[in-house]
Amino acid sequence: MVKPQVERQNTPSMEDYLEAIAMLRGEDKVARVSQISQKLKVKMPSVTSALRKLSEKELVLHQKYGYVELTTEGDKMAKDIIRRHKALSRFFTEILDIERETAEEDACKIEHVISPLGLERIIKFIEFVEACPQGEVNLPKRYKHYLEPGELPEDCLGKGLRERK
Amino acid sequence: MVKPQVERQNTPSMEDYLEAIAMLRGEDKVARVSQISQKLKVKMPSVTSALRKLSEKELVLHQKYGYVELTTEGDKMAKDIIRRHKALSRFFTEILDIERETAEEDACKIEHVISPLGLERIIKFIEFVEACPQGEVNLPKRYKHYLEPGELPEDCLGKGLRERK
DNA sequence: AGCATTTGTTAGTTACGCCTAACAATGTTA
DNA sequence: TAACATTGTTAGGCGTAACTAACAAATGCT
Repeated sequence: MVKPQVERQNTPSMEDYLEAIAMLRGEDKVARVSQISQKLKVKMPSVTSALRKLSEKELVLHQKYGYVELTTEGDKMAKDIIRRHKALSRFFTEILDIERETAEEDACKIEHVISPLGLERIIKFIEFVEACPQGEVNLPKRYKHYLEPGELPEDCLGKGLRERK
Repeated sequence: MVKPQVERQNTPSMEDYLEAIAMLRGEDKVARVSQISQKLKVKMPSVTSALRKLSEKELVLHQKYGYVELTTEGDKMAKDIIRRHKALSRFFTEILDIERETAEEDACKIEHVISPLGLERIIKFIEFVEACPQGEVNLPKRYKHYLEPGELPEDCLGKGLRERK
């Protein structure tokens, strides 16, 4: 992998752990090693060692054989990761019309590497598209029409690509 | 990092090397270890060891102290990576209005992790937006207007988000 | 309470991908 | 062509992050 020019404070892996813990704390009540292991499809020893690192960074609280809590700092980070994830996932499903599962997978990977600006612009873009349908039929629907029957909408004033049937 | 459910044939790092070699072969005439090293901001020994791996996989031809060639297979892969890169880079610059450098960085990272479907949909989306301006002012310009003065275009029929000044 | 199952930990291994230091080949030029 | 600079390689090390095997604690059941 190419060396990041600005050292990331947390690796994608660590972010996945934080995210998983936060999500479990939402769904169930407590996060346990076994749960995290299942959610991330990783064996338990991997979780134990990740938790040790996150503890050292004061992002989680975890004592042996106990359950896992996020510190204030860890929770803040987790919330941000989830925010990124949700934005990307919405973009893929709502704008690009990709089915949930693939959208989730892509979001899961991209959330760790996209720049803050890239993310903000995607959020703004969703906002914009939803706020501004531009005609009776909104952009996602029009785009879907382009994907599906493969035709441009009639009220489309564009030149170029007209010949593509 | 989360274990990929389907084992990727090449790692992001290997893809970066293939991409760099193909790009050098375009720009200059021959790809040398030093050039690859510079382009990827990695020391030369890292390049040597990467080339060994790529040679084993029959993706590059490289004999000691010689320059580097792509095999037919390697070239095919490289071309696909570059295709992904270009699509993403266009999306970030032309649709999301992100400056070249950040767009390139994001493209560089995302190209390795996005799903084939995600990529195709982004390509289609660019196509669609360019083919279908929807009004005198095309979508990117309208979006930019939303970003810049922070206002929705006048001809926007949307509800919601109206109150955001 | 006692034993079994589940859950979690430690220890040790592997692979990747970068690094530095040292050495070797190549190329340049006096 | 001999000396020097550049380029490339090997060897060895480090951090991350996964894994298995073996052991230990906690839980659950009778």
